[in-house]
Amino acid sequence: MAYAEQYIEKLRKSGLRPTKQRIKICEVLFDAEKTFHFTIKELVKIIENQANIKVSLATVYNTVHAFMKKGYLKEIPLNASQSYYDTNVTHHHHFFDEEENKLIDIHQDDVDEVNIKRTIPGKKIRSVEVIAKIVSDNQSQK
Amino acid sequence: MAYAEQYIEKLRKSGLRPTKQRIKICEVLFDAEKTFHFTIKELVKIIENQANIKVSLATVYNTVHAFMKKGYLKEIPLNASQSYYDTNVTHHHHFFDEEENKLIDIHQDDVDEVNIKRTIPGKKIRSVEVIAKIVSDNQSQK
DNA sequence: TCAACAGTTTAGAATAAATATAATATATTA
DNA sequence: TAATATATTATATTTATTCTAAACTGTTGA
Repeated sequence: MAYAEQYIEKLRKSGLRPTKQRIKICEVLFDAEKTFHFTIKELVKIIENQANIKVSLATVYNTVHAFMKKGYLKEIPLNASQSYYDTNVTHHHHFFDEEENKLIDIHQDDVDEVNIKRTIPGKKIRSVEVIAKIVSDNQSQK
Repeated sequence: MAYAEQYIEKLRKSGLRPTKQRIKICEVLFDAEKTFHFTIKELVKIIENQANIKVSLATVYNTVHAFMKKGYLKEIPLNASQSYYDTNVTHHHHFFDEEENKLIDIHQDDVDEVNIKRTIPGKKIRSVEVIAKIVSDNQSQK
């Protein structure tokens, strides 16, 4: 199956018609060999550099949100001024480098399963995310 | 030691002079029997209702940030439109109820220690936070 | 007592992310 | 292809947060 067809399917499943702009967004997000982290602003910049088509902010926001809702993208819980998204939707965790403002994946196997002994009546856990904030370790320099 | 003196000490240690406004903020944040979660907007509203003194948004932001820097408050990593803060600075975790937009503390003892096997050269872990998102469990109704 | 000053408070302006709007353009369908 | 339903876009709006500059407070030292 050609890439374009995969994208059209992803879009349709997300309740979106496949348009030039949306397919371009798919190319950037899902073509990559590796998964990656991005902000809306970064995504728009990548598209601008790669493509000969123009995509407005609104379209990018709408498309990203539709993919999130469908589970093709994940939002990473961070207290940043802008939202960070992840094309890796498998269960995994993150380091956040506070000095370089960069996210690093932590594979699920690298974290023992997080076992929460407490429950809330009438509620179930939908997701468990671990954020480990990291900084330079100057002690290790000596 | 009277409460006011504790607050004055907290303020001085945070590099702030004890002023009427700042002491009022301390009263709201640190007088409570229990620790609690709040947004800046909520904090301002509480002060408005309780106090006969006026406190501007800027003063609240500045004071909260100074307390954060000193470790008297913690920011909770959430992708919300506004920042959530916690007066409980002990090591603990959170449920986030996505339907009611409410935070619930999870005591450290209720989570087995999160053991991250991966390391990043030259970096050390400063904090590890677990956010468990919860939703209604309709299955349990039957 | 007062002048000088360092730090505060405040209202309002500025910034920036995210969302809404409404006119125009495009895709789908029958 | 015509009719319709949905998308795209530029622009305006909203909202949290930060910045600014002027007025204020309290302390110190002559």
